[in-house]
Amino acid sequence: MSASLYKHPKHHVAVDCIIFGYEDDDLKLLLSQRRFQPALGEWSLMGGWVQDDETVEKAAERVLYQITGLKDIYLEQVHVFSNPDRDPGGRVISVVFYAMIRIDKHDKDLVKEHGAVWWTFSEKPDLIFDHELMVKYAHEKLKLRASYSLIGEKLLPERFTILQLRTLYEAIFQRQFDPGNFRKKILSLKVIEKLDDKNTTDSKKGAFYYRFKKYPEEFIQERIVKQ
Amino acid sequence: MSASLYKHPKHHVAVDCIIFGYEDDDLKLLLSQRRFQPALGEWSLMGGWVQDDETVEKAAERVLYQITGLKDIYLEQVHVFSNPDRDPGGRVISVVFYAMIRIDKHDKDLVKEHGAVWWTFSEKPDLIFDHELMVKYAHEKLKLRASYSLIGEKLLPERFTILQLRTLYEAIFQRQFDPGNFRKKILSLKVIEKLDDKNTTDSKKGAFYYRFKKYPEEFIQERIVKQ
DNA sequence: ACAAAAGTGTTTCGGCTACACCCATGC
DNA sequence: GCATGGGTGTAGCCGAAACACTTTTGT
Repeated sequence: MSASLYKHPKHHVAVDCIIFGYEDDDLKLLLSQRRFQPALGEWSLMGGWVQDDETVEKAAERVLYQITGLKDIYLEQVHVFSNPDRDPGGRVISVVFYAMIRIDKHDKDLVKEHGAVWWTFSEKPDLIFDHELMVKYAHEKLKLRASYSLIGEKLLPERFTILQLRTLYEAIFQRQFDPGNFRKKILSLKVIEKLDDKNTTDSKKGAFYYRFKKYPEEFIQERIVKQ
Repeated sequence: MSASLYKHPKHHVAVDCIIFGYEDDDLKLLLSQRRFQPALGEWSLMGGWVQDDETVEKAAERVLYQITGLKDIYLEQVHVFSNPDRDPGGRVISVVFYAMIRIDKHDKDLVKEHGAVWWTFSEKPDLIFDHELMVKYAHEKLKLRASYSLIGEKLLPERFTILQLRTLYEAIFQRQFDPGNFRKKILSLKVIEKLDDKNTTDSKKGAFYYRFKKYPEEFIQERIVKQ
């Protein structure tokens, strides 16, 4: 990198990631126990430092790759947290992202190696510093995203039933959806397609599997959930 | 500030502000000509450097105070732009905000002193670096905000007609709204109240002035515009 | 008289919601 | 037979949109 023309204060810049997953009919969060001071041993979000030659997005991708072994993860900027005292270890400006992970695809050993654990969203432990607030912001952003377009492709397995999709939405919004109305709404979007075989473990009758279309007819989706 | 425990790369962090205003029935943008290299003389957003003891919000407030003489300005984070090459002068991570200003209240001399100019939104000049993209992001965020709750309190004068409010919305969304339906929708929100006197300059019949209620009955507003 | 904005009323349409109801099957 | 989830159909409600129409007043 070329030398900077600017003479101004410089800052540590970090990324912190709220990593969402979906397993056993519940929304999950990947958290880790700090391995350095301050707050050693306490639960926190996965984070990392922004290097000289990378964007904040690249830094987040790097952190996610290190912990899950996955590339091309869905990421969205949430907010910047920059209170000078937010980290007792020094002044750190943190750019927060949320990510969506296919739990069935990630590297479980790598996660274990890092002392990270998937927590059920509603049962997660208290987090250090301002990480609680970060999670709150990320959850709001996830709800907004999920209300405007159908999410699930980044969280559910390749093949899933409409019940699974609905359960995901119920976990995200922490409320019930009418089974019939949900089905009709989702199918009207024409972004998922029915497969030939059925899942028979969750119901006696058996429910058809669906998958996300590779090239949905309508790229611009409508609103899904009224908030 | 205490010494940092961390040994990691540090970065210049800047804030850039998209400053919206409203005057002469049009949405405006406050832009300035650069007074330093690189890109000296070209049009850019108002920006500043984040100092050691301030949040990015404080930095943005400081920039806005310096140029407009106003405090307590409405600010919202838009996005972080962090491409290492985005600024030819060196690696700068920029946190973008949009602001809403009451043009009738701000310090015109101060603005002139800084070589800043209010541009009509649709006629603005090309901007340096990635500032064009920043404006695009900010405009999207403004539309989102305006579609979820009634804005105008931060842009319109104390007393305004419903025509002015509608014209503001038409400038923001770059489309027409049906006068009758707009009026009914806005009044149903119960966040503005009718005053006793009329504006007679814009119409023969005269239109009642309104103002935002100090304590609206319903703090949670409904959706206004379907996007 | 006419134009132009203010303000009110009416009708239509589509989507959301609630809920009834049949289907298939394992127990 | 009965409980359970799968899947379809329908009636009611509400808000958005389109638009007709009356009021007021300066020119």
